[in-house]
Amino acid sequence: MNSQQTIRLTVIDDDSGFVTVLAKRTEAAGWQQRTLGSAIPPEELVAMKLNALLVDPSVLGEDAWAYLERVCGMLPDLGVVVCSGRSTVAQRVRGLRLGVDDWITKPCHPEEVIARIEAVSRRRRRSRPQAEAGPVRAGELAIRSDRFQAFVGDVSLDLTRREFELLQLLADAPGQVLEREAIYQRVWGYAMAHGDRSVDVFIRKLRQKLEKLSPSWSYIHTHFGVGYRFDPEPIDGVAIAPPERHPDVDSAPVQDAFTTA
Amino acid sequence: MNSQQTIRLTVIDDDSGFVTVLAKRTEAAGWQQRTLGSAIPPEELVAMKLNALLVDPSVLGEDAWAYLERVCGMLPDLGVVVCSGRSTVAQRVRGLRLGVDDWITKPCHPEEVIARIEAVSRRRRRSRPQAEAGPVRAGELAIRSDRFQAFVGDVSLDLTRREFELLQLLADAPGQVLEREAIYQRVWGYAMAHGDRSVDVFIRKLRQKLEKLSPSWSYIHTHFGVGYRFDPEPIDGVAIAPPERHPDVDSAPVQDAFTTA
DNA sequence: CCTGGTGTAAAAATCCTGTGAAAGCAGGGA
DNA sequence: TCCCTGCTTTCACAGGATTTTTACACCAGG
Repeated sequence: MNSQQTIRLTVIDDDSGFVTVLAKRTEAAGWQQRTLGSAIPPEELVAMKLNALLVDPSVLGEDAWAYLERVCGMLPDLGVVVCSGRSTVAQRVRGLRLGVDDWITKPCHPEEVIARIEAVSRRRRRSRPQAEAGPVRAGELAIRSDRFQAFVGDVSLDLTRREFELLQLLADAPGQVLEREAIYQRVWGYAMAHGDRSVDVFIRKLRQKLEKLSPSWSYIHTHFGVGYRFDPEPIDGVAIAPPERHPDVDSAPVQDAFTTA
Repeated sequence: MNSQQTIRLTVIDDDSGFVTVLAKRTEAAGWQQRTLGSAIPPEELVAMKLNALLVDPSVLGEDAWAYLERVCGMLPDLGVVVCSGRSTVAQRVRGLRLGVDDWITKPCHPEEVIARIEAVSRRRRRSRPQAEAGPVRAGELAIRSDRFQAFVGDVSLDLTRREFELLQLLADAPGQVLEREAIYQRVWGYAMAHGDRSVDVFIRKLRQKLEKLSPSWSYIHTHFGVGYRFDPEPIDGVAIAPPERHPDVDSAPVQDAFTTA
């Protein structure tokens, strides 16, 4: 598995130049980022399932300390980095003692901000190797990363490690077409050699196992010349016409329904 | 609750003024501190069972980067803080990417250094004065951390220290698949070398002892290419299936872990 | 009608785990 | 101090499981 899992970051800052530059970098790094111009209730932060929060206390107003303490208290797994304007040692110490993980002073280089957020997330993740999120659901599937396995009901698909990682990758971007090269890169960890069919082979194995336990759903769709797309959809025709006729080669309409969708 | 479990810190720096002031503060805080004027082999650091390391790269000589990388790689749980003289953004970024948790530039206030080391070491706040509400039970097993031993009925499994720690780790996360690297990291305290089979060997010993005293139960399950999962289940095939039939732990999250609101 | 992309199956190569045993270490007692 | 004992680490190998490669049929699109 990749060492740098994609990071979910929220930035609370109103310094537009700073956040713009930052957004560019985080996007390039493949992070999921969201920028807010003002504080939002800690409860909403909880719902966002973040890895990291970057915040300039100046936009928090009078209650900055209370806010930080609240957030750090409610989200012990969240990496909190403060990026302030001028600050005193006493302020920084107070912040760090409150639960803030790192405190940077502007002006600062975006690259260093990124690196510090990374460092903080790395440490957070290490201290909580356990799976935090519940099972990911898709169609009749339940993907449980804490078991390296997917289930239909409570029956395991019996996926091998690669199969599971592939499924997880696809299911993490539902509806999105992923190119073979990108898939290979992220699951295998290095660049795909020209002519390598591994992805296809594993897609087939996945489809096989998926169909065996969840025959009335279609999960993985092929995009000719591009790659694959994960999108659970019930196979229409099963629900409507249970008495299955002999499925001749002429079953084009059914197929057409989703290949063009 | 800010008072933290006493921190074991080692300082590698030859700036006598700095380390003296620092030592005074850490002592006042009740930390166990040791100061070194020059680098020591990473292996010795392993044996010291530290929480945190503060290091000035200038005393590391030419191999500073390699040294830092080595230390961070071997001790992923160690909080590493660099306190350097003048430094560039590029250097700091490089260090942070290598695995360093924080990078401070001198001159700096000792109080801030302390606060940052604290922040970096802040981790498992697993205050467990609760005594775990008695022995942990699993299948026919009773795991008593007060005795460093597991029992079937009142017969001891005669586990050695490592065996017990391994069993306890597994049993603390029932139903969850733990990767070898994670297991090694948590039981042995440092990173697993590539190709190390210690975990497998100890799993075998555990299985042997478990089977000898509780032959009709299966406790440790292998996940090929991943690691092991602790999940006590009666072996069906035994004459009359024991009434116990739902060892499903997954519907409810692990209780003791981290759901501390 | 061609050409390249994809589905499928099976062989070949690789990797992973269980296992037994030897070698290395540390601590206690003579 | 030396030896004994029990624990831990390392090694080597066999049997399986998994992954990769190869081959061929088939389909989409120009």
